[in-house]
Amino acid sequence: MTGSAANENASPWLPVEDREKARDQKIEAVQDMALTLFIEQGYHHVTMNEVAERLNVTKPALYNYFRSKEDILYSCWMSGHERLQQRVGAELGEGSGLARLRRLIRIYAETMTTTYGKSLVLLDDRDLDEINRRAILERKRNLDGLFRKLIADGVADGSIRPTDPRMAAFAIAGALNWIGHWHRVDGPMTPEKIAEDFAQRLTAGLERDDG
Amino acid sequence: MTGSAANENASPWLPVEDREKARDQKIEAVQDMALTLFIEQGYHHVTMNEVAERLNVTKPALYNYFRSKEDILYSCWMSGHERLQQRVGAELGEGSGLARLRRLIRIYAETMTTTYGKSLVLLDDRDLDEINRRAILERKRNLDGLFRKLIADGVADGSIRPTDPRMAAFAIAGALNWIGHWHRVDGPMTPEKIAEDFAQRLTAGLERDDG
Amino acid sequence: MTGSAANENASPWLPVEDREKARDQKIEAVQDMALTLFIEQGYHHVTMNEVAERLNVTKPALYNYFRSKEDILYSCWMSGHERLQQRVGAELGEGSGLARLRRLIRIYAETMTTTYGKSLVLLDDRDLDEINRRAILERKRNLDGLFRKLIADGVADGSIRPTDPRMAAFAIAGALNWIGHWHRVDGPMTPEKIAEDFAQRLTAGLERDDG
Amino acid sequence: MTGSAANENASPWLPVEDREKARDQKIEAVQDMALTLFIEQGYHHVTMNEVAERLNVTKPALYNYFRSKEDILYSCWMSGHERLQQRVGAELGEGSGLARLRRLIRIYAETMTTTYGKSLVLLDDRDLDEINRRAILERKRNLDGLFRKLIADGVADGSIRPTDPRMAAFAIAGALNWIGHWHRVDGPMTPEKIAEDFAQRLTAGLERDDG
DNA sequence: GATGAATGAGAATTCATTCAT
DNA sequence: TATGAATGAATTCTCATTCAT
Repeated sequence: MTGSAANENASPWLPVEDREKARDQKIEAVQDMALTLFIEQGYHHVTMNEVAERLNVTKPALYNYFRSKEDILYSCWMSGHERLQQRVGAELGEGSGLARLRRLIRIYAETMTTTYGKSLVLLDDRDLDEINRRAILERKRNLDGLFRKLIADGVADGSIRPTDPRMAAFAIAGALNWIGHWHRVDGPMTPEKIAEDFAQRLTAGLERDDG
Repeated sequence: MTGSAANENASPWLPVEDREKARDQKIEAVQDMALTLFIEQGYHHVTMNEVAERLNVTKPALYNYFRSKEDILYSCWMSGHERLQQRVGAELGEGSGLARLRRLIRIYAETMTTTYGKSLVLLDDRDLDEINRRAILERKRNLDGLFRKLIADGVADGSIRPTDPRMAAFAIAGALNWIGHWHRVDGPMTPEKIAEDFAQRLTAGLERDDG
Repeated sequence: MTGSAANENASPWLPVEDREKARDQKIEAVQDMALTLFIEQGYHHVTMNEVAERLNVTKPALYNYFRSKEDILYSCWMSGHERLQQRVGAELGEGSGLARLRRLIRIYAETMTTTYGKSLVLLDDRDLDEINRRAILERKRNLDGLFRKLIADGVADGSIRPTDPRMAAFAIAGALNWIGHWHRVDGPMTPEKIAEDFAQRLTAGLERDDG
Repeated sequence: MTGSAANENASPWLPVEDREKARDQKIEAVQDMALTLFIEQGYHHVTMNEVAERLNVTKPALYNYFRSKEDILYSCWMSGHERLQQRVGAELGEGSGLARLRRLIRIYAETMTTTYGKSLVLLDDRDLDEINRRAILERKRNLDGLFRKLIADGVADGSIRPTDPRMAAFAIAGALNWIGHWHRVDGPMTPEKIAEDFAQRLTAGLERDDG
């Protein structure tokens, strides 16, 4: 469920294999491999050569699918964002501000345990050119805005005790983003457990006393 | 109060100045400038040349004070950690687990608004060689351990409601570390205000209901 | 008048067209397109990809008609030379050295206003391998020899005043070759006008005073 | 007399030599060597590596003196132009249009026998970026304008028979530029002889009949 | 201590060319 | 004949680092 997309080491180029795999699959394979490496080692320590070798291809082959290394980076971040947005769009649902905030936290936390989710925090937008960077910063702002809005909504509808939405959003987003740093696939808790724990934990202080 | 260390543009080499400034001051100047740039642009986008130029020196001069670029990076992180540790040692004080946790949060939050504090989160230990990296990872573990301990203490002494110290520590540390990403010197809140807000906010859900 | 060969943008591969076009026509189409691009942008700035794209084909298709990029280059030059030679053979005619020189100039000048004519000066033989290069250099020498011979003939038959044929040939050929650099299809003079002007101009100083 | 600047194979880096040579000399050495190679082999066949090796240095050393390969190219062309302009400025002098035209031809012809002079015709402005290219095209236009002006002046003052200055300038400049292609240092004529020959030859047809 | 000069080791990117289909 | 995919071989340029002075 939590898409371990990037983890298959199965390369579409494995020796004499079926070459009929769609172009899209190759694009995805490149992206997955690159992302995995970016997250493991950091963008600047990953060479195009390494990405290629791990896929049993040579470097120039990658340029059939992406214009540049930076292009891959951008693509990775955007894919991560898209996956998050999709779930948010589908699952945020209705209800009080608090209820929706909890759902957002759950979705966000779960996403943060996937490779693509981690890309949202572990990739550095300063490695992109101005245009791509701006696109990403805007999406980051929107995400932040969503947290603030749900909090403000909650305060308005009485499900959340009065608080500064900006600071509350910072605190929650920080805790969530941090998951990308400490989460390990072989850790003791499933993504769902983590999500459930954080949904409670990060809203415990926000509930009305008389809730 | 906490060092705005990295911000002085005063270079010890400024034109005709007294060249007698102590070696230590120069070391610090290099470190400050490098750190400021690392944080602004990211380690890999900062060249030794740029660090030097900003100090009105030439590149090789830097090698009188640091063995390598990586050495500067390590040094920056360590200085940040030392400053934090110093305050923790001096100010954590006595009291219930909850009380001490709140103090730690305050110290940590304030520190996160300084350039050196940010270095703890914004510098990437993967840019270091194994030895230095391990040294840092250990300190990071210790820091995490401290959070967990205070929480566990609080649970034990009844000041904190029963909770998983590991997850609680992750949530709190995440929220705190995130400050390094969003805080701007010219933002609307002083470091003290942020610290006070977070000390309350991050422990609000931990207090005993009947606290 | 002489082929505006390279200008048709009509590709033999245009969408659903009759694919029965003779192989020779395709060869010519490739050559024309390549030459046009070589002259516009310079050999090294033209990629096989670009040539192919402009013809609505893919790169490897070109290799059905030419062994290599260099092969196209060679072919272009040779075609240009052939066209020139053909006219020279057909139109140089008989008469005094001066009369024949004037005819050569006219032919050469007109040719220089065509894409293929320009190839004689604007393509660089150093981009060819030794074998092809030698073939071209020989033809260039022959061309030069022809100029010198007509001049020497003219001197011998009294139609041209005594002069150094080598230098005279250099001066005339230089002026003519330069046409390839400055001529634009949409310029103010027709090829014929240019040819007529140069035929007079370049021989004005060669006529006997008492001619 | 005319600078054989680029021909010295004396490298300022020759083994253990005097390292005191001025930076300017090194810049010039790089430029000279690069230009020599550009002219011998064509810009695209010359690698930075080759330039460096011939100077007993390594590639990156060149980047201390020029920002890029293109920068060297631009610099070469400009130096050639400057040398020409200097002589033109100093030696064109006064007199009838015809007299001045002859002097220009002499200067131009002599220049064309030097490595730097050849750079004016043998380097391709399309290898430059738009900005540098424009700078060069403007200078080329000015040069052309000078030829036309002197011819027009001559027509006006009666020293030159009525003729189209544009075409006359093309013919003369073409003959002169061609020198850059055929001239060899070990050829049978000295630069001065060539210049004298061309000064007469290229204006022979321009004199008034009754001159 | 400081510098000018140079270098070794990459790293991304390009492109003509080939090959299986 | 045409193509999609891949590759080998450059080539430019960068940068941390060193060294003679």
